[in-house]
Amino acid sequence: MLFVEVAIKVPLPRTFDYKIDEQLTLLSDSITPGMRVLVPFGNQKKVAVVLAVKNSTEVPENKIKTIIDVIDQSPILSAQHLELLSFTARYYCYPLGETIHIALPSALRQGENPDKTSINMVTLTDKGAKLPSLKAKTQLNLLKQLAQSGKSSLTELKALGFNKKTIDSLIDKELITQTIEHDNQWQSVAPTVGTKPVLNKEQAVACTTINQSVGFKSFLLEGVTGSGKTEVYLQCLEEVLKRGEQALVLVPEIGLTPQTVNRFRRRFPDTPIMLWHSALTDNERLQTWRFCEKGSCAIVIGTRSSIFLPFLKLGMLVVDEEHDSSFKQQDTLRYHARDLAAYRAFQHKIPLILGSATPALETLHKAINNKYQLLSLTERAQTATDNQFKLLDMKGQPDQAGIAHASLATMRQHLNRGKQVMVFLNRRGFSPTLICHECGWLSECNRCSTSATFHKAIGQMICHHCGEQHQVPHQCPDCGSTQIFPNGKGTEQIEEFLTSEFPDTPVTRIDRDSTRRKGSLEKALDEINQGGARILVGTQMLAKGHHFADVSLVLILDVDSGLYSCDFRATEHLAQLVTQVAGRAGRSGEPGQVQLQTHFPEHPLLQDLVNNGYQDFARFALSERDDADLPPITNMAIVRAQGHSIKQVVDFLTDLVPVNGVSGIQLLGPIPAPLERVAGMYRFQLHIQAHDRKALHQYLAQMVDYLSTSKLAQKVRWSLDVDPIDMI
DNA sequence: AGCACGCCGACT
DNA sequence: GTCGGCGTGCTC
Repeated sequence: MLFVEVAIKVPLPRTFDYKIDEQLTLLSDSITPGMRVLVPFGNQKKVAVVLAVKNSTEVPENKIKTIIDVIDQSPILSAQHLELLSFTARYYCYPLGETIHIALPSALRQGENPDKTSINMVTLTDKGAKLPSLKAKTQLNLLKQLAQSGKSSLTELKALGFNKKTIDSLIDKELITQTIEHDNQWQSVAPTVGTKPVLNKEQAVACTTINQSVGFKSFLLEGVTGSGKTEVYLQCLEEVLKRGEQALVLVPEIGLTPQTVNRFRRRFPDTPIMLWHSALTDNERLQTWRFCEKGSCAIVIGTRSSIFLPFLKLGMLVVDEEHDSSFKQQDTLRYHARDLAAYRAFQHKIPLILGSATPALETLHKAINNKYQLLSLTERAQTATDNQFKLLDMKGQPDQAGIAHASLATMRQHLNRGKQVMVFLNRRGFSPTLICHECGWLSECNRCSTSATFHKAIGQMICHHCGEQHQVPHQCPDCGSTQIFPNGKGTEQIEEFLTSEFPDTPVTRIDRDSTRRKGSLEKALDEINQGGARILVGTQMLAKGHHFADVSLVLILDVDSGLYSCDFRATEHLAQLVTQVAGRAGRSGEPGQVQLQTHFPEHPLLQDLVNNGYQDFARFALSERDDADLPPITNMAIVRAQGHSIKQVVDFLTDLVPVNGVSGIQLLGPIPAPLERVAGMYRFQLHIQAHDRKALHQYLAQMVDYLSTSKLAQKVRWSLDVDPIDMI
């Protein structure tokens, strides 16, 4: 009698055993791990993935059921890939069946044939390749895009802001064609290399070191903005392609810009390069998955979830902007793609490159302890001098809309010299609250313990945590007074103020509100680079990845909120943000100026950051973490719980505290979450820390096991976050 | 998570 | 008499 152990998508921390029927015995020696089978589960049928085939089972005869059908002729998950997913499930204490479900493209989850997919690709015709002059600007842009990329999928073009109408009219003019591409048209990997710049000494050292490494090795490429990290990736990738191997390049969510992709495609024109991001259709996901698996795709540039793609012969992993928080999934399976990348590199015995101008303290800590090899790029390619930082003491400073008069004067100087100025404030909306002048009422979200943000342009109050919207009140709901005013500043208000302060200077705002429409971010960035906009106002979105050659002054308005926060990582994130924002200035030859408005100019971390740069700051901040016994010096996990009553939630967490036996574990809590109430639910958390990672995982495994039997656990919604990156 | 079973309240 | 509310328990 033969049995199989399978994983099923159910939120249970265990696997299930089934019998293989006599009639399927003929097939049974062809059943191998990684294949999908159809099984009865409760009173429903489910797709399951075979983990092991075995001769015996612990499950009593009266409980065991028989497999209905074998779906695959060959495994859809290799043994190595199953091992990656099972490691992920163990590490993040998440059910294996659910983990596999999250990793697989949806077609494969549902038991569909992996080869049954097609995809809409758009290419230039010969007529279109000549780039004829067209009246319609968007149509011409689409042709230019295709000339760059060679071919693009329909969804890729839509993501770039082109609509169906544009595509259809170009098809009518016979300038482009649409083809259905089936995934059995494998291409061989044959790299041709486009023109490439000469490396500077540091880049050359980095490339040589990486290219000469054998087996598993992690590198931290710590390179200041503009020092040419991408060029190092490209030249290392070239060696990988020459060996006929594949590579995965992980980028942050907003890093997947056409410029980045085009740069890779220009360098390796005949190499199949595919993209992976959230906007792909199910078919495109399946196709990319299969191309990777068959070795038909050489390079994938992808966001977080591309870490789960299967590869035939993976030769290198790159994580660009490795400090970026979008690599950590913040719900369900809370994995960190950068950390899983390290595991995959170890599995495949290949190099991993982590690149950043502002490495996460976790990564830096490993580099300092020689777990990762540190490679530094300190020379900026285009600028001779570094940017000049200035701390502007706001104590006693007159200001308007949160901008000091001294800052306005500096802005004027730069604008008069014909330069662009960037004003950075990490808070969107007009003002974070409305306040009643008579009774002191503050606008709050009904469902969260936070304020409702005033959005003047659309006349709405919006909670930035649960998204609830309502009309702006004309009167105070408490005392009926009409004396209600905006309290605090957001980007919308800064934009309004600067527009009136500099009436002849065009102001552009970039934040999630102004770029909600597809393609509008690209449009705004274009306008900035064409020089149309002179003053740029924005949030984080301005900080990441975009190059603004003509910006000579960066003004950072609210530095202080990052200095004193309950999240111990706040200063790290502030320093990364300041450094990244600063990197946007002065890239066209002369040094830029970065002015930080603060009430605490003497703060030691600020002083260190401004005088000695991020590299120095980070090492100082690490020593502070060491003193306070915080990550990355210690290992951490958080149990979060939410429920309708405080008692239920607190009881649930209190009950976890005495889970027995593992020494070297420190527990803190239950403590109220930083936002105690969100969307009407009360939130508390329990912090678990251990110096020894093994001890932490031993404890967590026991805890999760206990939770599956706990009655209190059924009354609340709980989740476990291993290596959390924020406390919310 | 689903889904069934089960034991109490307001309906034709 | 029965339809249906969601508390409890199980899934190889």
